[in-house]
Amino acid sequence: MSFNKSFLSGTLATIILSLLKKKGKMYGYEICLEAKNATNDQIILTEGAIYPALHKLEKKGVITSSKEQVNGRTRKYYAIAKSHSKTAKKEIESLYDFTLVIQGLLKPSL
Amino acid sequence: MSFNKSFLSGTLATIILSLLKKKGKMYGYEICLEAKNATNDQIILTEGAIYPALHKLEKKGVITSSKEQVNGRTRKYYAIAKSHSKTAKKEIESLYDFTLVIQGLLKPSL
DNA sequence: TAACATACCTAATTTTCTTATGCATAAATA
DNA sequence: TATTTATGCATAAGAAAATTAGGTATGTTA
Repeated sequence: MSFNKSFLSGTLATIILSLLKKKGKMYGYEICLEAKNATNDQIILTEGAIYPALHKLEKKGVITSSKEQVNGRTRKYYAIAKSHSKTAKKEIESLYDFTLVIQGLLKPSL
Repeated sequence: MSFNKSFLSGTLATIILSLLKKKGKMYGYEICLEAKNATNDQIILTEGAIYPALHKLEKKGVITSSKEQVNGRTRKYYAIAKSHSKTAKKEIESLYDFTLVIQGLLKPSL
C-alpha cells in the first residue's frame, strides 16, 4: 500500500487541523513526524510545505501559536483557535466525506 | 455531505482513468457529466481542468483519442491505452489506498 | 569531529486548477 | 423567430499550492 504523492495536494491544511484536534497542541516538526508515524511512512509532510501552511492558517486566525524553549531549542507550538474549533471540526469531517465520495466513484472500476 | 473543492487537487487524472476504465471510452464533456451524476453533484469537473488533463494524459501515452461525428458535432473519445491498462489500474487502486490512509489518520479526531 | 537528529524558516520553480473566454452546432423555449 | 440552453471542443491569464533546494542553529551520537 502506497500512493501517488500528488493526492495529498489540497489536503495538507486539513490534515494539520486533524492532528492538532487530536493532540491539542503540536509544533511543526512534530506534525511531520506524527503524520509519518501514524500512517506507516505513507504520508510524508515536507517542511517546505508544512511551515508555509502553518503560517497561512495562523494568519487566517484558525490556529494560534506560542513559543517554548525545550532542551535549548525553540519550539513553536500551534493549537486550534477556540473561535475556530467548530469550523475546524467541519473541515475535518469535510475531508472524511471527500474520501467517501471518491471511494464511491472508484469502486465500480476496482 | 459536501466538501472543500481543493481536496480534488491532484486526483483529477486518476478520476478520469477510473471513469474510462468503467465505461471503456468517453469524451471530455461526458466525463464532466458522469462525475457529476455519479456523485450527486458533489464532484464538479470544469472544462478548464478536464481538457488540459486529458491532453496531458494523451501526451504521456496513458490514453488514446479518436474523433467521431455525432449529431453534427465532433466528439473526441478517449480510452485507456492497452499498454497502460495495468498502470492505470494501479493508479486507481493507489487513490483508493489514499482514501483509506486519510480515513485512518482522521478517525481519531472525528 | 563528523554525521545525524532536532527545529525553525524562505525562495524559486513547477504544477495544477480556476476563471474567463472563444468557437460552433442543435434543441428548446419565449 | 429570436434567445437561451445544452452540447462539445479548446486556450490563456492568473492564483494557489507543493516541490526542491537552500539557509540557520543546537544537541547528540558514532
